[in-house]
Amino acid sequence: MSLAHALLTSLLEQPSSGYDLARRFDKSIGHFWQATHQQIYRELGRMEKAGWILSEPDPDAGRTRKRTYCVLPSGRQELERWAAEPAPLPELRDEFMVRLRADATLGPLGLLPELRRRRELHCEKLRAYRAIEARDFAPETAPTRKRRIHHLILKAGIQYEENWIAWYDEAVQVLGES
Amino acid sequence: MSLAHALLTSLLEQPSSGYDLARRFDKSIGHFWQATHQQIYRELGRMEKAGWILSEPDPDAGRTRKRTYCVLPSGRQELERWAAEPAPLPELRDEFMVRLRADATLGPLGLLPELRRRRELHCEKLRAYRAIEARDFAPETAPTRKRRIHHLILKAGIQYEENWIAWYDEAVQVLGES
DNA sequence: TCCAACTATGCAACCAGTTGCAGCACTTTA
DNA sequence: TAAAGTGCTGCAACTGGTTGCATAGTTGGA
Repeated sequence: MSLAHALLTSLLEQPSSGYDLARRFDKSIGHFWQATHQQIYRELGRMEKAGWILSEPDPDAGRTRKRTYCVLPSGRQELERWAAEPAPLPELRDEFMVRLRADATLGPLGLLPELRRRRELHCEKLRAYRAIEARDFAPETAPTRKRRIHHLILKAGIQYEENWIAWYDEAVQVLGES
Repeated sequence: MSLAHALLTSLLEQPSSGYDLARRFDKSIGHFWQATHQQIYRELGRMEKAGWILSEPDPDAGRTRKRTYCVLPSGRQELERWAAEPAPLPELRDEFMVRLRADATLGPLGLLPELRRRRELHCEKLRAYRAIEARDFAPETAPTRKRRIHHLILKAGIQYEENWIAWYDEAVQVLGES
């Protein structure tokens, strides 16, 4: 049930509507935890039923159905409880490795272009992360604890992408030789 | 539908029963694509219905229900078709980053021990990969194309773990300071 | 000889996440 | 002012993966 807790965290940072959450998720937390708007609405419903959050019609929303959610004390408590629990490592799960292995078994299937494409996709993500880093974590700004942690999280993404880029470079070589 | 294709690859390497596949999956391909025995049996059923594989009672099985599956030409074709398709990059999805962010928002929640635990888990995986590497890819053995690719896949795992270990080292520092 | 552990397969229920679609209000533009 | 676009919410159906349980033969030890 990480989605609920990701939403709690996001809502603590700033009360928002489901729609806004869906868009904010595309950045920040969303780099490590994705969700569609469907999932988010459904989960917000459950969380309100559980008494973790409270919603009211958005004051700026006119006659639209927009609702703003904010975290109740019991939601905060729940997040605290959950955050201290041990969590399993994420599983490494990559379709492309299956394809590579199929290529090893069946003989050359022409995966080189796909290899290059994937390398480029990682480069793009890296560029995006780097842009965020440059914008939000300039070296001259005073690093609070919160900022240091946010930066740390971002760096996980950066290193992850760099790591894959290096691996794809080697992969291009290996597949290119044969 | 990667599971089906992972199974096809595995069965091409060696015809086996569902049970054997489940165990072989814990090694090799399973480092990048996990599946429980339930999933495997269900999928084998579908694949046989689709005409990709054929099963017969295992000759060495006595009165047990053990069945051995092997890949039919149409299965091989399907694998070839599928392997050449472009695949999406795997999404980075890590609960723990959500917890870290909750810690940043709520204030210190004592995540340091968990950080160290996770680092150790990555070390263990790394050791396991390294052991496989030492056993299966000794530098003196002649590298065929197939072996080179298998080694490449393994190295993806190795680098991945090393990368996370380095990141957790930094994380311990950042969280330790405050 | 009986029990426990292991090999081997499978059903049923469940949960999280995905996809397709639809409804309604407001905004822009032709 | 009608049409198209976008903000915002939501239902329904589906898929892939997980969990718990059941069954049945085989093997090895007390």
